[in-house]
Amino acid sequence: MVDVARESGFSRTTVSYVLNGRTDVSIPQPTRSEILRVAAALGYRPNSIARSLVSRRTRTLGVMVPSLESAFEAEIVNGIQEACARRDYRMLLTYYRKSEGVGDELGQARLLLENRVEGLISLSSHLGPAAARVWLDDAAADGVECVLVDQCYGTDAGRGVDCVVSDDVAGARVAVRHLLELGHRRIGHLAGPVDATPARERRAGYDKALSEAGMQVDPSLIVITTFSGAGLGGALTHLLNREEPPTALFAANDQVAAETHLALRESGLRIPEDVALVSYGDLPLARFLGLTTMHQDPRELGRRAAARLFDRLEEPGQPASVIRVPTQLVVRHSCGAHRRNIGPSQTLKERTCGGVAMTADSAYAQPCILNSAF
Amino acid sequence: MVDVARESGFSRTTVSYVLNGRTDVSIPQPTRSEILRVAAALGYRPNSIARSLVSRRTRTLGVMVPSLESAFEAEIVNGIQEACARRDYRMLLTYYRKSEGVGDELGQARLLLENRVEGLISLSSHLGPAAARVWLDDAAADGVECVLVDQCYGTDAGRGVDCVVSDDVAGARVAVRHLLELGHRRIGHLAGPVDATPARERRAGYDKALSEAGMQVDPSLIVITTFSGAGLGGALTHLLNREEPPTALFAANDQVAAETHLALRESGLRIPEDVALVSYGDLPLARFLGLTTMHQDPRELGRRAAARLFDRLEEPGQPASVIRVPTQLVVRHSCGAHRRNIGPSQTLKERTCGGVAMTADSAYAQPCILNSAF
DNA sequence: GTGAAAGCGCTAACAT
DNA sequence: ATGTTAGCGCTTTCAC
Repeated sequence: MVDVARESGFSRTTVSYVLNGRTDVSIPQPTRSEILRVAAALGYRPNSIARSLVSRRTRTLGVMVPSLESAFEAEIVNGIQEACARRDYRMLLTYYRKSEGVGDELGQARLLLENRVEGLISLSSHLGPAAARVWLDDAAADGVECVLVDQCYGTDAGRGVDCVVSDDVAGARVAVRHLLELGHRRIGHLAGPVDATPARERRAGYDKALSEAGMQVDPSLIVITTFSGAGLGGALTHLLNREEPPTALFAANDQVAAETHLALRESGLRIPEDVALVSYGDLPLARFLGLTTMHQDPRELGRRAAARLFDRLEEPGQPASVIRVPTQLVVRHSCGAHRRNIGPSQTLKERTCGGVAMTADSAYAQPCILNSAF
Repeated sequence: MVDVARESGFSRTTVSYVLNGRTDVSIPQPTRSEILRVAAALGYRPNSIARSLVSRRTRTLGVMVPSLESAFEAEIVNGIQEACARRDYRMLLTYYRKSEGVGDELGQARLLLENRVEGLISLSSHLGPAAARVWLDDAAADGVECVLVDQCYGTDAGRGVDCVVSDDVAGARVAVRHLLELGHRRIGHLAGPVDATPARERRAGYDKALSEAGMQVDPSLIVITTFSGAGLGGALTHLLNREEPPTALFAANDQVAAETHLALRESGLRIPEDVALVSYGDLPLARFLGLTTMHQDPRELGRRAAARLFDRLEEPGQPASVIRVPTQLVVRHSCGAHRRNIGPSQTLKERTCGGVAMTADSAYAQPCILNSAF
């Protein structure tokens, strides 16, 4: 910048004003354009490091993620970046290994804090509120606001934190009710890890739907698995080899459902004829596999998280909130709704799913969509 | 830091030395531990902004990506981050919209350069070498090294650039040869966009395999589509309604294959009985759909790109290189190899695919893997 | 071994 | 309207 000042004959102050396009100081047009001309000629590029040092603002958000495991996390990150770009903010992305426990999460948070990010977003931690507490305190000490995505610890566990999640209890309830309406009475649940709040909430939604139907929850119909669905096979076989096997399964997410799909196909069981399947997420693969699933909007989760952070930056000290993004039932093939409801007088264009009238262009890919708010 | 100096009674210099754990200056142990104690007590956190300003090193790599469309891009980013973390580097991730053309790519590059990244990685641009040139020159002017991933413009188009790609010509050749060995003679190609070098190289591999088999390439068997496979339906119908329709299809990537899978299922055609299908990528969904596909290692692409950048940082001025990561054929269900080759005397555990002996545990998910180097 | 002083590139009071 | 000056928090010669 000093070069531009020397070359143009103006002081660094004036150059700084012009280059920052500030309107609160009035600079005559000739001065302005001359400075811009010289800057361009010299190929001047502002140094945002120096700028940040003095302005104490980095225009950067820190994002911690346990690797981009699936399209779900990737889409959340897309959403965050989208929101950042709109505000001319940068995104510093770091990974923590879940396997390395709380320590690594803390380490990554410190790294981001050292880089003076203005806000912190943590994705899918699943380590529990105590784990977050460790670094949330660090962030708070530095005056850095935080938002948790895809994990929810309420607003009153110690000092509250903003959380952005899918409305999992409601969503799971809709999913299971859909199976109930299709006539299923023995519905198995392939539940996610108990330390993950989305998994616990989906489980709660499952319980709720059954209770509302006046049914008891049978614990032996519930299998705990990971969100990746790895190594699911054994438990699944066991479940389906019961004397009275479930006629339908509610999977904690699409990956689990996809693994189930594979395992069932290999054991010769047909979906939905032998066992109906409903899952949660609506990743791209759900469409290809014809999975009936609860549609989530991970990109929106990311956008909301970033938006919440920007809100806080502008107006600090707001009470913690939990933002629940609604989900929608997307009816495809795996739940058997099409099969069951196509009466002799119905064409492919007119049928019902789960008792609600729907239209669809194709029996397989074009879904019937129901809002979880229904 | 000045607080720590005052509190501990030592000068800022000494504190700086201790806090940076420098071994080239000898500091007595008592001094050292006292300073560390005070720093911890004060909750001191180094300001890497200030550090970067003076050291002129940010320990940050910039990554430009056209949004995390699929697991492919996400995994590349994972690989980059992995390499960065190992070297204690940060990753600044920005997105450019392909739709906005060269300008946006340049804008993002400038943004990263202003943030003084030490190296630049661009993913899947597909805008061609001229587009890259625009910002490559900017980066070069700032002394910032660049690596292109999933795009390849050779080493001699102007000043060369490092590229890291899958060995697409070889991979596509293996894929198509596999179909040829299964007896197919009319093999359609669902080719990717012509401006994408991976698409062009896969097309070249397709041509090569056919030529080697002494066959002519029939242009009417080739359909140009996008990598997302969106809106593929019409062209596909047209292709399969030919008088002599292809008996097999080679898709430019898994997404295209997945869309094809869906479209064929809806039109009542069976895979692989009516038409065999081989694709490219081996995204997670390939396993769930039983797609025979060329396995790529996107995470390795990311790691290699970062490694190349670090190499250059340590030893500048190396000539540009093209790193081609090999791919492997993964035989699953969609090519029909299992169906064709299971003779009456063969068990599920012993069969051949494409003439090469293989073992597999399951007819569907457990693949036979062939190296493209074969 | 430790400290004093200079300066990285920029912004923002405060003067003129 | 433009220039002068003082830092932002840190590293790093160079003396002591």
